[in-house]
Amino acid sequence: MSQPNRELASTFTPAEIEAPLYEKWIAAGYFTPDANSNKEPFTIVIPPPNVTGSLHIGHALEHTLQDALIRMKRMKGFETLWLPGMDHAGIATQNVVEKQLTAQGFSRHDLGREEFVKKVWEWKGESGGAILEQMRRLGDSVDWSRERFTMDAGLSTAVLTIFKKLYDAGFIYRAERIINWCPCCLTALSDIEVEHSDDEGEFVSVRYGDGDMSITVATTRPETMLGDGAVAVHPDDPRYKEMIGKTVLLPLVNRMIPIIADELVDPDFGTGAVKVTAAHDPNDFEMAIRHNVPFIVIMNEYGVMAGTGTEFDGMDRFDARIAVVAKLKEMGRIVAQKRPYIHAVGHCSRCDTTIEPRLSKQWFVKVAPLAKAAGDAVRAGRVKIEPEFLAPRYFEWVDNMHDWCISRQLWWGHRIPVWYGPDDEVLVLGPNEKAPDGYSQDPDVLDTWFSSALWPFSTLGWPDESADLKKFYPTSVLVTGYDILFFWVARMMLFGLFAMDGVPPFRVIALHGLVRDKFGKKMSKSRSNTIDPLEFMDRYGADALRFSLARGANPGTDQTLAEEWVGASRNFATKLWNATRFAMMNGATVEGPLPAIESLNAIDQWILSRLSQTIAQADSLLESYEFARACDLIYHFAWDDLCDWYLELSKESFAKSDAVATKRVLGYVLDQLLRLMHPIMPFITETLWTSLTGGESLVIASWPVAQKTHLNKPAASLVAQLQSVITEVRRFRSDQGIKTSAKIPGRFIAPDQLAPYLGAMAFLLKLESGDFTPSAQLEIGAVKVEFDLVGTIDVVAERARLQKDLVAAEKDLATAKVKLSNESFMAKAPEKVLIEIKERLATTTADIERITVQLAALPSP
RNA sequence: GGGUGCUUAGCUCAGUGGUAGAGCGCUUCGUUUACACCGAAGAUGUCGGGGGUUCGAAACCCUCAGCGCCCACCA
Repeated sequence: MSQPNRELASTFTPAEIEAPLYEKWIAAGYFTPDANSNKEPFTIVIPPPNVTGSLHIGHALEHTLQDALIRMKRMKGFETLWLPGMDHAGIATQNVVEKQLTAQGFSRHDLGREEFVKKVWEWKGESGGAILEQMRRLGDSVDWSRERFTMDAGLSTAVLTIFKKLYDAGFIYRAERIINWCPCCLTALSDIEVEHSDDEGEFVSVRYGDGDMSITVATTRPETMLGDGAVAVHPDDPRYKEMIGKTVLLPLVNRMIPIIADELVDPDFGTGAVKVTAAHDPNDFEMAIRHNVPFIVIMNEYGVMAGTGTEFDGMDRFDARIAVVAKLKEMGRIVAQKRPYIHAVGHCSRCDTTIEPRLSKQWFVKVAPLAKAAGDAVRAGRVKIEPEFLAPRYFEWVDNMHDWCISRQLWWGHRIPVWYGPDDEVLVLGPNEKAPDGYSQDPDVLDTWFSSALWPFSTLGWPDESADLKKFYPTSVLVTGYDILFFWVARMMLFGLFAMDGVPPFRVIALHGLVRDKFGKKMSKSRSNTIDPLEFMDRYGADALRFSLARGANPGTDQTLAEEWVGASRNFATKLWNATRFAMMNGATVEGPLPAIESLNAIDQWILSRLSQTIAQADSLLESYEFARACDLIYHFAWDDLCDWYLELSKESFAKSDAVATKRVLGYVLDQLLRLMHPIMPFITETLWTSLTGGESLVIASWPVAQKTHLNKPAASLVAQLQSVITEVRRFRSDQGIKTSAKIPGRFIAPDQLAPYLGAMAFLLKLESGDFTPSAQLEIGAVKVEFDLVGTIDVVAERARLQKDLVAAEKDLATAKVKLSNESFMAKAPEKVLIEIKERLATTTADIERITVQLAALPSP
């Protein structure tokens, strides 16, 4: 603390302080973690930012909360580390780059795989750099020099290692399966990449066979009948019992197909008879396996009919649907048509194309055993989900997870490390292994979540036993939105537990909600209600945005955000700026020891007491991820207690005496408060704090500590008394239409203990002492205030006011009396409540008496 | 269909058993040398409906009604 009390600009301009500060922090190396330090580690994983090249409001929220925790922990003496990354393999990235290519007039197929991947890298360099800049503006304290891309050597090694490990343990297998296929993206999609919506369709009932040997099936996808291998009914369905095991004619293709019995069929749905298209429907696939029904593929990868040997070959699947129905109609085989028929249809979450179930050879992860471990880790309390009410969602998913299809027919991503020999040998390669001549690698790449799941340890150097890994794994807390619980969080759990010998990747999963617009609507581009965090930072400053986001962040709950909110936060920052400037102008200092508590006046004692309460509560709230409540608490302490009361009550001291003790106390309170706020509003607090204290940086300052010895009830109740007198007198002045600035003669008649503070009150209330004959008076508790109002007072206003108070007091009295005369209450209510009610009875009785006297004393109208 | 959450002041939300809270907005007054991005004073609620438990319910239980999110193979 060398050069305190440097000057502050008279106006607060966020833009002027924010940019230079970030440079300062980076240059000083505050954010660089040291794996060899003996401090306790605190580690946070950063989810990969989105791929569009600009900071999304959701990431701004996430980053603010994470950074607040990191900054707090650093101040508490932890060795802190983010695990940053720009990973996003997969289709989203590929799509963005492809779009650019299309705009330039060529496709990725012209380029070839290698050139295309190069293009993606170029693009990621640019967009990644842009995002990085934007995050820095937000004030995050990430050491981005540690950032690693999924595709770089370190992570490739991790991917190869885990794949082989899983394969050798029997957790990865290849199988023919019905998968979700997007005929537009030409790729397989995992279950979670498919979005279901209720769409309009047609429910057609078609008669198969003729005469006695006919059966009517109902379907929403008539075109798939070309690939039917059977008709299924429920084994106990009396309508069809006789027909089971016989065959019927499949129209259009004129093939005889068997009628089979399977429990899966719901006899009450449709006609109770289902066509079985083994290669194009997941349910049918399962039945087909049980009953040996052939898999007949009738569509190619583009969703075009192919290989049926009918006139429909070459038609798009939707055209074929219409054509098939038309033809069947012609043949008189349509028994019923229900239209529109609303039913759930799967769509590609990227391009919205209707999903086509498709028979395909894919790689899978057998998740059941892994997911069991992931669920157990939470059940056993080794990993905590905050807030707890979101845990059922996690279990719901982890306990019912389907096997995970991990192969993707993309070019951008980790190539599946499987090689096929000339005679269909299958070889899985680990790091530094080479396939023999004549082997070729699987063309598919891995699902993006496969590599993302490795984040908590691959970024630390795994599979090497690095110093980082030893020190910083498992990570302390994962802060992320609940929407990504299934995509990312659960998968990190799966792989973390597996790869790290049962040690889960994080100790706590702290979930926040989504950011919505001010009407509570989910933000989306089509609604054009998206909020651009950059614009808000331009207009109001990064601190204001951070404070707004943190203040709205109740655990696991969505928050709304609107420009007014951010504006209000900026106002708060300005308030803080001005308060600190005022304090410094009046000589607030951090030099020398804090005076002994007993030597301080009650006002100083009170603010120290409130400060310690605030620190204790805010600290524990931040430690439990209750950002909103912590912010609220700090906000009210700073604005209400410090600015509105303490500074106002201290003005008289500053004006009339040298107020040495108060200057020191004020310096102390601001110093501590700025430390407390630094995690949420790093820029302004840094500027104010360095000016006030001359310290090097809040980033490396210590965290404020609540002082138990500062807690002071008598001082608190004395100040509460002062506050109620001041408020009452102000109210009286206001009701009487006396200007705030007007000085009026007035004096207090008060108990001795208030004597030292009457001057401060008079100063605040603009009361002038002197000889006068009182023309009006107020009684507030034990304090009497006499005024000389030149001219008459507004009796009507005052009477109305007193009447109102009287009514309220009488009501309170009645409530208290009812309770006290209730025998059950007296018998069963706890002592504490009893005393409280009795006190209330006493005070309201006194109030009524006092008000009645005052009313009587008023001149009659 | 399964899971889960929400319903409190005009708006957005806190509040988990003891006299209903905050921010913004609103009304009135005010440029008193920190701050008009401000200050002072003020108004505003059958706490979604209905039952129950309790001396006492916004809070706990049941039920109904709306809204939302996630998951899901209904042909």
